Amino acid sequence: MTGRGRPRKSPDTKCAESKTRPEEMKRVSQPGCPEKDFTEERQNGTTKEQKPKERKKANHTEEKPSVQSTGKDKTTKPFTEAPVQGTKAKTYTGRAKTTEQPAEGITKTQPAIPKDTTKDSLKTTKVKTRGVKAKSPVAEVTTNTHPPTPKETTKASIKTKKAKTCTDKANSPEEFTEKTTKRQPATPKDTMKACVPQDSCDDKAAVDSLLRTTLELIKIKRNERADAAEVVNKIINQIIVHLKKKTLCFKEVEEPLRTGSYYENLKISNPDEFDVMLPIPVDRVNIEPFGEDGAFYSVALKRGNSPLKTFQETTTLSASKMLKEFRGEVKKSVKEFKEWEVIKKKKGCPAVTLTTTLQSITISLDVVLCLVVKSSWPAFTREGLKIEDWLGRKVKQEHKRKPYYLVPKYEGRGTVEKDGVLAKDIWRVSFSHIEKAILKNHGSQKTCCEKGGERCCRKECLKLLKYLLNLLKEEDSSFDKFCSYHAKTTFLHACCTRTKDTDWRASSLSHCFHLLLKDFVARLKHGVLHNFFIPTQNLLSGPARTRCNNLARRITEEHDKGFPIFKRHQTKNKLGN
DNA sequence: CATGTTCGCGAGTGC
DNA sequence: GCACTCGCGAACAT
Repeated sequence: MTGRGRPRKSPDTKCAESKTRPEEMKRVSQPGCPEKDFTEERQNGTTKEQKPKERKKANHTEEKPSVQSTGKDKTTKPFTEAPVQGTKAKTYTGRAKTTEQPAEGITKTQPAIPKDTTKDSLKTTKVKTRGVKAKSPVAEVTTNTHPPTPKETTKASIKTKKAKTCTDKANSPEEFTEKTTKRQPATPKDTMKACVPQDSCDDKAAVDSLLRTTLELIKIKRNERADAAEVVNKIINQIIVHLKKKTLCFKEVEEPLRTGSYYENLKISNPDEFDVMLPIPVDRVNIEPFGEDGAFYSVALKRGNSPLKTFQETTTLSASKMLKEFRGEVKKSVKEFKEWEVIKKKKGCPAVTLTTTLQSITISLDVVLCLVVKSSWPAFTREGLKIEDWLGRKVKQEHKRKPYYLVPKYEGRGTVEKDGVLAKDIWRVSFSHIEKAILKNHGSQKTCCEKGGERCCRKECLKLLKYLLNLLKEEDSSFDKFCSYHAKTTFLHACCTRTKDTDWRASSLSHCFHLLLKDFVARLKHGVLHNFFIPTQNLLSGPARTRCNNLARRITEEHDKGFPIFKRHQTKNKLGN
């Protein structure tokens, strides 16, 4: 049977992924920090298509046949059903979604946000019957709103509900929650100052309540998830079928690795970002570090006749050429799917981003070309992934036996040359599959969060941190260099510091979140956040120190005042829709 | 808090 | 080697 459980069993081979990482991470090194690491892995999905089962719609749902006219601004392409992918494509009888969806205002804009999750599976669509969605129109209206993304500046105005901001936090001794201060060895030392909301005794309860209602707010709605998964899986399937049947260079593509927050169950607010890595196997490669942080490499194919030889220039495999060809094939494969638009290429970005609009929400799908390397990880990873104390030595070994991935990504100007190699032709290592595996199996005890085990609040803490970061980014564009990968990396290090499941009791949410924020703030103040897998790479070498300090200050402020930003957005959400 | 749904995903099976 | 089915867990929903 499936064993879900202890996964810690065999390594899976698939996996690969490439998500985009933080935007630019630069290098710096300082191995000093204590960090922990974790890895994740992803697996591939099977492609299968499902047959149309019909999704029934619930009560009155009217079906709308394919078209959804709701177009929204963005791409408006109606979703006509495009031809399904060849084979089995299911025909998918229409899913009638409930149409309505007023446009609610918020279309999520999320320009700068780094992507995170997004992945989807290609299975094709089974038609899902998502009966649910149809709920009564009325209800729908309200529910649909996508709350979360607040776009605008929220700043002030909003009526905060009673906000009890205690202004004087004055005395809060250290953290309120202090009780358990767990050990945090390596943790950065600086802490937020007063930690925690202040004083009033009830504050703690109030904060706890606020955090929980916030979590409710940012959770992905089941029907939205179903709708998004359906369109995303369909297009991914289409792309893979095309690559396998119509191309030479990419026909060996393996199962897609669905990575990123959506597939890690960490996506917040809307199911609008999917990351899928398409792994191309390479037999043997020689990799040479490009730069000093150990994250980027030039890649050379060894003997053999791989179809990828076409992209090999003198001695190295040209990432830019290969990506260009890949992009062209992706474009061809989605040509018939008028509802999807291929976004213009962004410099140094390894993804071909496709977007579509579903019920006024823009869904973006990052399709990332990657090479799967089934040999030992680069030497720069030696000091990384320090999960022994958290997940165990054995788990670590299993992860390190899995392949690693290389994605066509560079930083800065593509024309910079080092040792005869242009920056645009280098590759960055990716361990998204390990990140995913770790997040899915994040307990020190095998039973953490499982049926017989105790629930922890690790994921909740990370979701809150991501949400807080998103909100702060929305109100201050100078924070656009910070992304969810910074939050995730900080979280992984935190897990390696506070290793026990009892350090993350579900009932201690506010305290655990407090400690996580403290960690994040300390790293921002130091300007050092090591890549979890490659400690020599500093993910904060990009953003200027001032910005790091400003963000640290804003976070501390929110924390000390009891997260007024969360309150504002809750209120807004309530009225808004 | 228990029960029900659906997606994601691994594993098993048949061809 | 596939393509497909089956069953379970996570997370949402009632």
